[in-house]
Amino acid sequence: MILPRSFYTRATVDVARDLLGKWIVHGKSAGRIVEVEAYLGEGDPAAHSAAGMTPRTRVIFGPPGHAYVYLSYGMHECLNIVAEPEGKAGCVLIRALEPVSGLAAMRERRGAVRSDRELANGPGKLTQALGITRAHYGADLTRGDLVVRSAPDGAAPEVDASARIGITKAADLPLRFSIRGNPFVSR
DNA sequence: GGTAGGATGGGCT
DNA sequence: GCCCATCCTACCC
Repeated sequence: MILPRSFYTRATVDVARDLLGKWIVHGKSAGRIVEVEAYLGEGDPAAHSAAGMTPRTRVIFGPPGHAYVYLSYGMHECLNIVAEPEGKAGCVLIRALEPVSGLAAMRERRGAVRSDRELANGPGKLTQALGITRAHYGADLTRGDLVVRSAPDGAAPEVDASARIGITKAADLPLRFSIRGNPFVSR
């Protein structure tokens, strides 16, 4: 089942935790979400939306369930999913996936990787593995070629909380969530 | 097993 | 002009 809009129309932290275990599907490739980070609309200087609405951050303030894709360090695209009701900022960075289908296509897009564990265990790696680019900026994830669905076996995973990775502002907030013991978590 | 350094371009002041 | 929500390679245990 594709996650409905109402799933995303909630507090960003709740959406982030509940995204763990869900599947991101693009074409024939799919991955299970094992690691995410919450970026809040209020009181979070690390969030891109902290500087207000700009051409780049516009979608973060829009309706939930859409994709916010940005270019990181001039080279890598990163995928976020917009949360909170329309008009309020908040999004969830997808940091790592456990590949579940279409692995051959992922290997082709990723190039030289030593093992399947390295296919999508990082925010820039997973977009490359799934073929997600800035062309998906603003895409509606409740319909179309890129969607998020519930897993076939719906058991809720055990969740670890820790500090977000690679940021300098608000670096101590425990807004990174991952599935306990999962080997596809980035670190 | 570990880490240091460089690539590379858009967004905003 | 400065700042990055990163990744890969080389090199060293």
